[in-house]
Amino acid sequence: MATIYEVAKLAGVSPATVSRVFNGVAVSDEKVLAVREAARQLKFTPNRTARTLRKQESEVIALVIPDIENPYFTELARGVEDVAQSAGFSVVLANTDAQLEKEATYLQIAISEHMAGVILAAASDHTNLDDIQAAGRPVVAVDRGTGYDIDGVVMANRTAGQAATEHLVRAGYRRIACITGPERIETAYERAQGWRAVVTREFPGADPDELLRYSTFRVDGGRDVMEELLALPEPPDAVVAGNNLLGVGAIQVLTEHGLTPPKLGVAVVGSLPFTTLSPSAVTVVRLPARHMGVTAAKMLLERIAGDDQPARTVVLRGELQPARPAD
Amino acid sequence: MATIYEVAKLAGVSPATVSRVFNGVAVSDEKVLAVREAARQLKFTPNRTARTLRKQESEVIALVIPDIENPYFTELARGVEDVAQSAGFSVVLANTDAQLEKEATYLQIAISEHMAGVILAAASDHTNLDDIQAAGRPVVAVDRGTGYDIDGVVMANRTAGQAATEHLVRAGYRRIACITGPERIETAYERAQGWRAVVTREFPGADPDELLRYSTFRVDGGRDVMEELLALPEPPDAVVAGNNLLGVGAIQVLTEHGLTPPKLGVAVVGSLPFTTLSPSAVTVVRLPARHMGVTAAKMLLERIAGDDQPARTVVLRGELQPARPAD
DNA sequence: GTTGATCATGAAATCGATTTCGCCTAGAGT
DNA sequence: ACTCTAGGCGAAATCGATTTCATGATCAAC
Repeated sequence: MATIYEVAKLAGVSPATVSRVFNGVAVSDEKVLAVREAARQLKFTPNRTARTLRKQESEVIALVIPDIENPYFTELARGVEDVAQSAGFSVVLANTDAQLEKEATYLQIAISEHMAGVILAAASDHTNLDDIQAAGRPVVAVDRGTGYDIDGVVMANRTAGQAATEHLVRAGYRRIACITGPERIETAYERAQGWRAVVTREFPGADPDELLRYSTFRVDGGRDVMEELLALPEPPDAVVAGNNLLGVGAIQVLTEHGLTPPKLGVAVVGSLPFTTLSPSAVTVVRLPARHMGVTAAKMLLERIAGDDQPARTVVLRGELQPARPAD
Repeated sequence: MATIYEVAKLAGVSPATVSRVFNGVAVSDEKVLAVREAARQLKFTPNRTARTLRKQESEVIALVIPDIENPYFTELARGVEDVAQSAGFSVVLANTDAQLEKEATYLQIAISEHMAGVILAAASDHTNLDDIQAAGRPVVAVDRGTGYDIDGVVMANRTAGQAATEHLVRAGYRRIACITGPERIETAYERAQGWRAVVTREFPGADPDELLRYSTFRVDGGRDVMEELLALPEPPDAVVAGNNLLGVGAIQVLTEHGLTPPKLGVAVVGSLPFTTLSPSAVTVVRLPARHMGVTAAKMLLERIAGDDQPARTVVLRGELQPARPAD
């Protein structure tokens, strides 16, 4: 690749002038022309590494997520990418597999590559952001909090859990179970709390915890606990799934048992990805993942631009998409 | 962040020695100890930007894909990431939306960020790799060819199309349609060719093209053409879907028309992501996307390490997972 | 005891851009 | 006509690591 020096020589100016041309600093028209022509001839593209080293800041933002195979997070990624792209930033997608160690590695890389900022869906609430904060890099939390006082975008998880559960109650189900992610993950816990609030109110006598299962936020997790619930002496007649993949797993098991919804009622917090079920069968509280990504990216870009107002948290509400009563 | 100079001063050695300690070059034990201790105290992490500038090569590889929301590509990404990660590389995921322009942008970035190499699922067969080849960066093609003589990993697309179609024939279907992606995309075309070979052989009289539809490789594309096919005066009794998302779209439409498989036979080239259908309903030719990613990443790492044997192409075969006959 | 080889080490050059500093020139102000 | 200002421009410093080159020390071999 051509360097700024070669362009300078060909155009008969100093390297400084070439830099100025490409950075919109005042340069006489004739030199601008000469430089542009020389750059064109040599196919010059500025070396981003050198630029980053000198400016101490790159046009790359990191998006750190726990599960790249979950469509919820890829939808989020789309939102982030669209905003970033149109602001001239590129996005590095880092997949942590919900492992703190991998997460820490990627955060270190974000620092040592001088990335402009980080959007983080934390692997757990023990994520350590001291270093990246010390480095002065802005971080925006998505989907889950971090325990730090930073910008964030989260879903109204408890409300979503409530809405899903209430809809099942209205549809006439009486014994409503809940399967959700690991208890230590805020989103999992909050959605379960939403469910609990409704069932304890509606069915005061019963012990709700009998029908509550914490698992992983994955398809096989949903399968396992759904099997467990069906094996109960007195199985549930409906279930609230704490995220999209749990919902898929649960429905798979139900289908295998001949209990296709709405025979056994199912409500999912999050969308059913690529579902081939009739939309009337399953209630869904759609979470605006893409919108979350867009919002987070905009907040991050503001911080990168130097905004230093107090930390904000944006809460997005899910949207109930009820199963139509079977006809 | 602390720099190598500060560490050097604290440890009482030269910066060169600090660098050597971190790069495994011979240094006396006592200095190694002093440097490590100083680095620990100062929380020193080498600045990757400076390192990249000097070494003219970074430990980042780019994975350029046309659709990040397609689970096929995220599965591929997982494979790439696993291999890269364990070799100390990080992966930048770039989503092109199948647009040549975005693709070109990302390839330029790969060059100007000195990325070590690129794994590319090309947006089309017009992708221009001249610049990146001139820059000496290795490129491995995945899923689709590029028209350049470079390493590649592809699926046995025609074979997969055949296998899917043959299975429908064996199951007794007689009027087998095919829906696939854009004709100019190699994978779409080849899978359709596989279908065509079988139907012209098995049903010699009929005009196969009547039942062939090119569309996009997306869910809505599958929906549209499936509707078209059902609206024919003499609709098909089975359909081969050219990729996973087309399959989802087709099945959605069939479900809405009360034609849930296997009432109308469906065979999909690629897996049905997050399906809740009974596995007996739909035949799938599973494509080893993750394995493709692993293979491509290994090939790329070999090239990065300096391997310059002639270009290789690895062809991976899909695996037929037949629908069990309904019982 | 001398020679030569080996090895640890530091000084300084290097990667390619940005940016500070100061010079020079042209035009405005009096 | 003379001073002052401002803007264009180049020389050189800078970002932080790696790497070449030169030096000095150590040690084995003869």
